[in-house]
Amino acid sequence: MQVSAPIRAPAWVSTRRLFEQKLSDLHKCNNLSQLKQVYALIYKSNLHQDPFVTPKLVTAFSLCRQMPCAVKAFNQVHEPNVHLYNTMIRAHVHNSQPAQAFAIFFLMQSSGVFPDNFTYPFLLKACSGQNDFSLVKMIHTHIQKYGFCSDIYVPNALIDSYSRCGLVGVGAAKKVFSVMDDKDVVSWNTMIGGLVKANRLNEARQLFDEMPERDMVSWNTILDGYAKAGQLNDAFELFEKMPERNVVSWSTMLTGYSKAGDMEMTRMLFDKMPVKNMVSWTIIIAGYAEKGLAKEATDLYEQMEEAGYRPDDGAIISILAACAESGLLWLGKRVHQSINKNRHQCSILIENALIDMYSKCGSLSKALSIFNGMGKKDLVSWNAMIHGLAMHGHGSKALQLFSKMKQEGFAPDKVTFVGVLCACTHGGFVDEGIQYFYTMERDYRVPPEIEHYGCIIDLLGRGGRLQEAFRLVRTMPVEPNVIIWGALLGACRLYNAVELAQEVLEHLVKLEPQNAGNYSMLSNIYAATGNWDSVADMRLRMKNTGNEKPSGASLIELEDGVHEFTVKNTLHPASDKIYHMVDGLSHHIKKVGYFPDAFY
DNA sequence: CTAGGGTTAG
Repeated sequence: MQVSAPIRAPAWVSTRRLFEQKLSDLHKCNNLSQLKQVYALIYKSNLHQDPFVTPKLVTAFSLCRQMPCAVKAFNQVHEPNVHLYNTMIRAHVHNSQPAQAFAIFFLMQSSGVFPDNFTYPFLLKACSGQNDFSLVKMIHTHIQKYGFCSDIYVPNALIDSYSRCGLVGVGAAKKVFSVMDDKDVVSWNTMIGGLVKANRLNEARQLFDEMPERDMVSWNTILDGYAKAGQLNDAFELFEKMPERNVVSWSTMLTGYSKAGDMEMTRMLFDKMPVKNMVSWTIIIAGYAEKGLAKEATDLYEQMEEAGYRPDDGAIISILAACAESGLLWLGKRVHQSINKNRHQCSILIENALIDMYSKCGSLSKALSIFNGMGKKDLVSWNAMIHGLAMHGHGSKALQLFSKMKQEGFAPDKVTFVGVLCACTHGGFVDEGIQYFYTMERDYRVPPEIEHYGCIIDLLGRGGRLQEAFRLVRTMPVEPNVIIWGALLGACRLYNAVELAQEVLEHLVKLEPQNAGNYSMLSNIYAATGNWDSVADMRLRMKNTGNEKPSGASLIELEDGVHEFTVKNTLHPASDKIYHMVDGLSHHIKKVGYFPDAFY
């Protein structure tokens, strides 16, 4: 009789145990290295053809954002069944690859596998965000042909996708909704949400009142509609009537009051809410920050961290964006500190938000160091940095970065070109700007939009090429707005082009009759050319226009708070000193041959 | 034996 000696389990045994334990809930595995081990074992054990294993594997890879691995696992199956195809479509949708989701759908059809009631809700999700009515209609036709509307998930998904396709879409959604035999609470909520998105609040409310049963989501949807539309009294009335409120209801109210600029009410609700979460803290902190209320925002940020909250990606991005908007460098730095403390690495989204925050808050060197330290950059990173350099007057550096971006294989988009044209304006590169403008569509298939026309007309005008600027305004395919006419008027002022300015003023008066600034611009031109009678005429016209609209401001945060600067602002306590300095500087740069008002 | 929908911050 043989006695077996006790043996130590070899290393693979533990992996094996992990494998067996993992296989049943493999789709929930979010640890990439474990997942890859399990995948290797699946492959070795020839289990990758098992129709119950591969969908779980695909789902797990999709949750870890490893689509190449998911595709590989999928491709190893010889004859995928409908469930695996569905899983693959969903994986692509969850990873924002709608085109690939459709490709799988077409592959499935050409392989002779028929779609089922699960296929269409996934496919319809792939359409959301595309705003493509005819695509949704095409899917709807398929659904009608195969008769999958008996499964309530299918018409519910149709209502959702249709209502994301503008006005025509909402009409189609209403049709689907109205012919449904058994509507459940999700059908109602989706339809109400669709009407809210289309700004058809009265219809949404009517439906809400007709609902047989209303759970929390229905109330929150209609509440959100009122809050977004600024109908805060209606929102508040409903909020008080609700049988119960959850953290979403409270957050919706916070957003409504914060967006309306009523931070007192926002704060009152925030202090009263029984349960707070990351979202509610984010809303109020970003709200204060957007309005430049540095102390309130920073104090609450500290309180949030003291209460044990670690800001997530969404919180960080919202708060940084708010800091960028109003120049709160100090809070922006504070958020950056928490990022460094709490994370070993941060996402591209956060790094992009930091670049934007630092450059808009005046700290170009910090923005550059984030940009240069990034492991991976995306188009947004390049765009933010190009724009940042341009804004800080480094026109040629911005253009150098633009060529580098192209060398690294990034295709510029419309945002890139706004930055590039802006760089030309700040650097005074008129001919280069025109060149870039013409390559946009020809070489990069980026058709110029009104912002680009605004930039190029501003550039031509500042360069003294008024006739060309006017010709472009007359021939461009978009209707000129106040920014375009305003740029022209500014150029006329710069070169004292009286007659052109008179023409421009008439256009501006039609678009914004209340803006006295336009008259004063023409009045200045008359004054500069010694036409005092016309100056008096302009003053008279100005008197009858009423209020001047608030002018644009630059903000900078110093040790003693945020300082605001506007054109001709004499309210700042140090304005005498400031203007003295500016005059001195203008004198100096004129002496060295610079034309100070043309390019900035 | 697997799976899917509606609301709040970004």
